[in-house]
Amino acid sequence: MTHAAAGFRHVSVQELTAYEGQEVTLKGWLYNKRGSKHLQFLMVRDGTGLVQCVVAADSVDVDAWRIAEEATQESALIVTGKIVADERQAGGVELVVSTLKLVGESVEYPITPKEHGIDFLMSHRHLWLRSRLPWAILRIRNRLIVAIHTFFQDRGFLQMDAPILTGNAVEGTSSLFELDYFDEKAYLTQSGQLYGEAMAMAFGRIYTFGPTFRAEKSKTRRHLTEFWMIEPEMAFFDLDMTLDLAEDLLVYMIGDVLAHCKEELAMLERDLAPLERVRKPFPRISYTEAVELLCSNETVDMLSVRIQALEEENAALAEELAANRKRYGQAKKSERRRLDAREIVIHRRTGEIAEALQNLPAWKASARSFKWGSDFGGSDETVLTWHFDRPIMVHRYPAAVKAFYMKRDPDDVRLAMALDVLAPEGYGEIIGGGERATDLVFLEEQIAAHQLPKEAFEWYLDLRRFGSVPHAGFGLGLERMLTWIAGIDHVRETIPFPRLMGRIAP
RNA sequence: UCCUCGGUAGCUCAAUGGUAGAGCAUGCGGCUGUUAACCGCAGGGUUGUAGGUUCGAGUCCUACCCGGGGAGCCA
Repeated sequence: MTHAAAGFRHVSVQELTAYEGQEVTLKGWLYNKRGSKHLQFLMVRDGTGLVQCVVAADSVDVDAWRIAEEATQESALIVTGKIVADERQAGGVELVVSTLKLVGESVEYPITPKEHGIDFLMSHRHLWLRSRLPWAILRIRNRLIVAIHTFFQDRGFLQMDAPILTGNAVEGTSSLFELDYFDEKAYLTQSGQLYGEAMAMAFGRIYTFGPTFRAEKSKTRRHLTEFWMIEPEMAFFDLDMTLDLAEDLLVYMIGDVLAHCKEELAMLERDLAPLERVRKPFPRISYTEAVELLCSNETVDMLSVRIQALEEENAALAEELAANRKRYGQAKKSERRRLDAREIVIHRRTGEIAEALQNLPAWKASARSFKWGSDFGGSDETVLTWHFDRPIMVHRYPAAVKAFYMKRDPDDVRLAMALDVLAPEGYGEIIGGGERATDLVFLEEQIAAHQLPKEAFEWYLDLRRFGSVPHAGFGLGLERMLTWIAGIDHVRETIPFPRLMGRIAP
């Protein structure tokens, strides 16, 4: 729906091409400005996009010209003018200004259109949200949410909200945020799954979509203390049906984003090829096969090749840097700027390489010495996915590393009917789940073996006492999924206000 | 909790133990089509904190604080 159709009194940047030749009014903020004595180019953003507004001194009144000259970054503006085609512009049009009003001034906006460090940006997250990359990422997040609801609703799933405050700790309290609930202990939820199982017995197929909290003291690019999880749960589903569903869901989500977020992905400079390769079928390998692959000579060779390539790149960059510095003395000012800019790029890349070269030998050792029966570490998952060109589905894990409610493999009782989906390009686990145990006595034994308080699980055990059926489900981490799709290197940029260990504001 | 890297101007970064600099941002001046515009000038510093070594410390040592990355744990 256009702004006009929605009853708004001004148009959005997004729909400007439809107004070519007409006079329109835009309301937004000054993103950047370039100018000369009689001409100012205002880059104006309104939340839907960016457009260049051209102000000529001789075609606006004195007040408007002064505003154009004096407006600083992020000043709020109302701009009226004619939309004209211009090939040089990203959107194909620009606005030739006839009147200009200042709504709110902006003094010394801290985020300049240059380089900033992550600490500074995170401390100014409330303003950083206005920049291009957060804009692109959070627009894709919105599209993913729409796609997820559409996918499940089209397949007859009922969306349900699981409680956020819970009384029982499902898997140990070390990873739970504890709080006082009228003199009782309560926790912020770390999964809606048990409640989802109850709802699946009532509605057949359901999914939750809500916040999840983990108090793990993790400071890595894959962790948030507050993140959003989608957890489908299906009555009368076995492991294979669940693998099919997870595969269909991922293919649908990627396809939907590719269809609707071309501009955003381009802004992120995302290589689309790995996303376009996400088609059925995904490789399905058992945990045991994954362990064999991890310990294989093939893995050692692959990592050696990677290490060597990085060392060569590092040497080449060091050489270039030395050559540039030698040239710097005689260089003209404009060339010095180029050299400065190049030095920043080299600096950043050598930092990445140093980090990788520090990690890779340890990752290689970890993979080589991996023993059947342990759970995969972050590096093991990354190394595994480097062998494939699309997401991989790993199934049938050792029961010991999975939760108490997992169904055992009837062909091998050491195994749980669990599934993990690992994203390609080293993005790691995005889905975890499996088939749930149906047998009351087995579950009671597991609760005892895990030293969990049985009273707290009586309601859950009722689901087995009254018409227990095969059922299964999984959890999809929205931020990890989005990190992969956007091709960025940290989950913190995929949620408007990330909650991380050591950072609770803004 | 452990390992590792870092903390210098508002921001991003330089600076053999020897006079703390550059780009951007800001202010002033110039330029009629700029694309992170460009050109000139100017202001801007308790080098994270506290000690120590030294004729002399941004640089070396010790402790602490803060941040990045990783391990464990996990979506």
